[in-house]
Amino acid sequence: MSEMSKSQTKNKSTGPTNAELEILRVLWSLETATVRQIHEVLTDGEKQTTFNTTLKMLNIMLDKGLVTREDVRRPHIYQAAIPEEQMQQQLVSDLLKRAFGGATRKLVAALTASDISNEELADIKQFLNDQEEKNDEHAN
Amino acid sequence: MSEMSKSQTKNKSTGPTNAELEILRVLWSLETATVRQIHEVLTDGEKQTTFNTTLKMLNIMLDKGLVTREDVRRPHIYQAAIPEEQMQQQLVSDLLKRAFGGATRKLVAALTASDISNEELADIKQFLNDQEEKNDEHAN
DNA sequence: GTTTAACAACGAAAACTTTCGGTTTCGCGG
DNA sequence: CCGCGAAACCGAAAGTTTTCGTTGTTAAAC
Repeated sequence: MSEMSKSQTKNKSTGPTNAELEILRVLWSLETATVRQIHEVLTDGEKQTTFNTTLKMLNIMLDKGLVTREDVRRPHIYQAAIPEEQMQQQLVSDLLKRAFGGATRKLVAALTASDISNEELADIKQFLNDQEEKNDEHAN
Repeated sequence: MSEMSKSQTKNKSTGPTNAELEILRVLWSLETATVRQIHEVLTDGEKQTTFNTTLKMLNIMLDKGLVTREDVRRPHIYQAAIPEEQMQQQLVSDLLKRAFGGATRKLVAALTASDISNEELADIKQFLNDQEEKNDEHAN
């Protein structure tokens, strides 16, 4: 924690890229997977890439520390290196800064501006109530 | 007139890039600005780019339809083509899809996971209440 | 032990984003 | 008019991200 402090502001979206995030989502859902499995899930949708492309992505992500793998035997078994929630927090925090100047309320406004069901709203409010209680507990 | 170049036709979820969003934010705050003005705001911060770079970005954004400009006289005057709120909704919606699989509650969870004051929480809940009322009014 | 098919590593091309240098055009003061 | 500095355009380099072809490697089948 010494020299990077100054030019660290350049660290904007050095998070996962688009393709990387897609793969992470598969890994989060499968817990653990081979390249073949990941590739099959990806190409179930609209993705039209070769196995090698997926493999290369996993290599890159391993380099970046986004995934870990078990390579004692073949097919190597991959795993997300970062929990889903943590990455999501990072992504939201990033967007909050980049597009909203940190104004949380504006983000919520944008989130609820589109059509959102009352069911979802109630769900969210329930969640916020729980959150508030937690805050109160810690405050005491 | 709007000769949509083929570059953008295949749009997946390719919103504004990072540099583009930075410029849009300046434009939203200034309403209207010359390249010089935009560039000055940008380089007030940590950005270290030349005037020409900013100019080029504006050209690109004009091509993409992200900005409009008045070029009857010489310093051309630029304006964001899309309102701030609309773009923010698009960005949030995009993140919601890409990182959360559409689970709004999860996004709110991520948003409130970091330390957030009860004040902010209350603010957000107030927002949600208003939204709910609107939904009820427009209920079909 | 040899063959075979899947797996992995590697490099490099393609696509996209950001940056900047060289040059032309414009508006204006002299 | 003339020249000068600011503004604009162009093309291409530099930097990322994504894709894929080629080549080696391994496990397992024969």
